[in-house]
Amino acid sequence: MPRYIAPEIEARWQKAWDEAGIFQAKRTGGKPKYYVLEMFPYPSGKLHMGHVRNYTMGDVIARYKLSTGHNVLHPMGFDAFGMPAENAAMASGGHPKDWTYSNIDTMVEQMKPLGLSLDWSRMFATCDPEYYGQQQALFLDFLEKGLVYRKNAVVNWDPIDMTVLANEQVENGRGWRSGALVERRELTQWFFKISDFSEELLSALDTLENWPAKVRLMQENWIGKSRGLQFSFERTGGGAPIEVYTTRPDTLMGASFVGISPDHPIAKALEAESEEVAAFVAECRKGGTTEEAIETAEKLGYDTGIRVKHPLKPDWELPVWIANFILMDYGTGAIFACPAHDQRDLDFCRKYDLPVTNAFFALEEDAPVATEALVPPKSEKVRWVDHFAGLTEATGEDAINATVDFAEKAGWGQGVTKYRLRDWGLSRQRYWGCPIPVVHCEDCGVVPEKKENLPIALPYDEGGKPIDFSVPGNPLDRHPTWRDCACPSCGKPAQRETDTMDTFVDSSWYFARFTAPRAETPTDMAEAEYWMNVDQYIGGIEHAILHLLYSRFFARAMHICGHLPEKSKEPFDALFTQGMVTHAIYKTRELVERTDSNTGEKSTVIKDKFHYPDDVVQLSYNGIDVVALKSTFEEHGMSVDVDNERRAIHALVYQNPGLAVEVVPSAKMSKSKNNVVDPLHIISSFGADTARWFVLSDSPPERDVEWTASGAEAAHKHLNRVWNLCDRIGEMDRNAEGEGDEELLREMHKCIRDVTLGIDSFGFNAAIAKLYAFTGTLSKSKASYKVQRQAVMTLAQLMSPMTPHLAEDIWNHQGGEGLCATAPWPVADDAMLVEDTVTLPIQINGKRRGEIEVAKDLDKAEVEKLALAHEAVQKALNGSAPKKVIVVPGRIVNVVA
RNA sequence: GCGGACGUGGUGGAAUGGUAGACACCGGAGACUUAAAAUCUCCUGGCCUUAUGGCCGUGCGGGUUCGAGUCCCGCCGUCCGCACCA
Repeated sequence: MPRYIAPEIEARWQKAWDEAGIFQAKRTGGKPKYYVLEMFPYPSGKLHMGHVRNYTMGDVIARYKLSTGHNVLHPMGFDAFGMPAENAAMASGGHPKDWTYSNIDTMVEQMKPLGLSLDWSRMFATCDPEYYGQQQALFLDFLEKGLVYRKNAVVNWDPIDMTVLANEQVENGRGWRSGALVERRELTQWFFKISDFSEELLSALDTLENWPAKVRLMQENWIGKSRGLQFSFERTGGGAPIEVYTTRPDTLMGASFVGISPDHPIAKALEAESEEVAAFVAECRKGGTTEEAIETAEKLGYDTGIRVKHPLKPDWELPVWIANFILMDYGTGAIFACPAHDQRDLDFCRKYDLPVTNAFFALEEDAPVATEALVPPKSEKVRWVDHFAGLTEATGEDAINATVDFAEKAGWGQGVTKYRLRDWGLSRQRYWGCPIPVVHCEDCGVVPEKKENLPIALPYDEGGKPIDFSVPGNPLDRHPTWRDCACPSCGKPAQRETDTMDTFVDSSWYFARFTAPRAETPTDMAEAEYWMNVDQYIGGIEHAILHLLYSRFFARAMHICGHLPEKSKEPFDALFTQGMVTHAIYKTRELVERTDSNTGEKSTVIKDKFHYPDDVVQLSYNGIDVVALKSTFEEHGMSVDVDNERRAIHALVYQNPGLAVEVVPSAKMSKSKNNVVDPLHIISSFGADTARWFVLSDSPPERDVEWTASGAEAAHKHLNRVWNLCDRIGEMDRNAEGEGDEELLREMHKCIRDVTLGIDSFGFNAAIAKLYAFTGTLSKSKASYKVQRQAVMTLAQLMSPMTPHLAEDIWNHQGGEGLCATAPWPVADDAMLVEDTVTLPIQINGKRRGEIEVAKDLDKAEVEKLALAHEAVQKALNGSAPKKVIVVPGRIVNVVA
């Protein structure tokens, strides 16, 4: 009997699929199309289990759709620009381009053995000039339509590396690489006008029925729509009024001061006049704009000396303060503070000794606010103190509406809607990104590059010399010749923009490019019309906001510029966010001697020591689990392979807790924790099918799955059993009569139904459970050869989306026609799903007490009669009549005694 | 602080309001074997019971229902997202 040797059969079938070209997306007539896409990877050069799970899920869908008669588009590419390539160049020399392309080669080599049904002919990387050149064309189109603009913006500036940092690159107020204190700096930057689409991006979320509710909610919160009142404070000493925005206009009678952002025009004017203000504003700008920096920052204020009049009581004067917690790019950059009903305003007022006045009280309470602001839910009724709109008792919500109406009628304010979503700053002072295709001309200003000059390619070297990435700053900026060019407008010598685009730009339209990856324009409308939208998009929840929101914006912008059809304004019809692959962490503790770098003092500290899964062994006897180090066996001259010696170590470790290994289950795989499982290792020892089967089998796809060695082995054993089963059936007597043909066929049709339903609904783990069960049924069956052969071939087909190589091999072994991968998906025969008889559980008062076997279509009255005659029911009723009998046909009988 | 999700055996998890624990891991017993590995068979939520059977059981407390893991309300816990957003 031949053995199941996965690497052998896997290579064979991959070659067969490749030669048949069955995964190349074609627009053949008469078939519906299906576009399945997994979020493309960053080419780190190392495939990990998370990739395997992500791509396997997409592959299950793609292969299933292929066999249900679709033209399938299932492409793959690389999100290849970005900092890691430059960091690698800085750390160990070399060139980002070489590093990236070599990693791409490596990753393709690592992905191919997985047997994914990808159309490799469409592959591209975002760092290909053919791709980013088209991205530059898009940028120019956007510019023409007013979807991109330049403005000054406050950014995180790393003074050592001399670059802008993304918020997530700032750690504790310091640059993540240089360790320098990050400054807030104002720079001229390019922005996409995503905020123009705030309302549309928000309201269209309702149409995304096949997106996880969680993602839609996260986007909704991110866009952050709010309704409030905008109005002005007149200054007592003249000058432009100060415009403020508030969502709680109803608290105006509790106003204490007017606050403006350090970046507000008034603050800037003062800054120019006064050194004291300049110093204060500089202090405010120190420290990052990150969450962490903000949270720990103390409230700072500066009294400008300016006074304004309360809009309702002209003799009530309020001071104007500059406050560090007010953001320039939200609302108007100025607020009125109501400390009684806002905690940060209260903190500020207590610090600077400003008045605190309640605008309202809780219904049963009249103590004025002391150290905690009174902020009841907006739906709760409160009691107002002398409210100008005539309110006595009302909810916050009603009060806000009444106040807005009042202000609008009186003419001093206006109800407005604001969004938290800000425009998307795309400029990066980096080398390894898509150059922004504009030219700075002394005479003409900022001029878009001509499309025929695209791509504006990155220079590989500096006039024959390698670019030095170890020098801080942007290599493009200091390149001797690259910047020089002719002004596209007047032809005079001019200089190129040296900023490159945020890498999120690259991934905001790649899905559209896949429909025509070699087109001379960003897209080919006929192809886009056919293949778009992405029917199923699969990726990590970490992209719930930025990538997906940016892509939704890009799709709209591309539609406006004629690069995508109307229907693609929402480019992803269905989204699935898959969980991570985790692995237990094994750790012990050890004492480590440490020398303080400042004082030179020595001390002993306890440190975690992490062990590789291969270095530990789980021992479990009589329900007591113990994890021991293999080295413990060696130290005692014992062997892991001998049962008695395993027991001995089990007892030893149990009695000496110091020898025990602590297990932290379900932790994210991480190099530093020594708990990474390398897919390549699994594939070479067990085969890709085992890895694919396992990552789908144990947990629902949206949840994390924990990789366990025993689980992986079990998956492999199962595939082995299926292989042996196929072999056994192949050796059966062709004419043998059997028993239970009909039962086996019924089970087979049930399995077809359940697995199909499972795949359709992303219930891969449940589908696999059904396949396990059916394999068990088949292996015990004594049915005829003909029926067993049909059953095993159907089993192969049902498994083929998950374990395509094994399925193909079984198909071939049983003499199946053509390739299993392209054979039509089996269809469950309804007639075979209907059971003649059915077992009905009988409940008495909702508790199961027995069961009866009845004909499937027996009418209710008959079923009731049979149920009442049941022994347990008779006993429970004890002669009296039942209060009620519920018969759910085909389901259950419940007798209320 | 705001918003959301989740909570089922030793473990991962099944279950259109209708027999809770499918399927798998771990564990136990047995077969085969000189022995081990591999493979195969059976058992495996808890308690009581020889068996039959009975009682309890889906984080906790209430509610709706003939019937609740599932729906509603209130707690507790875990995880995630957002956050000086006026």
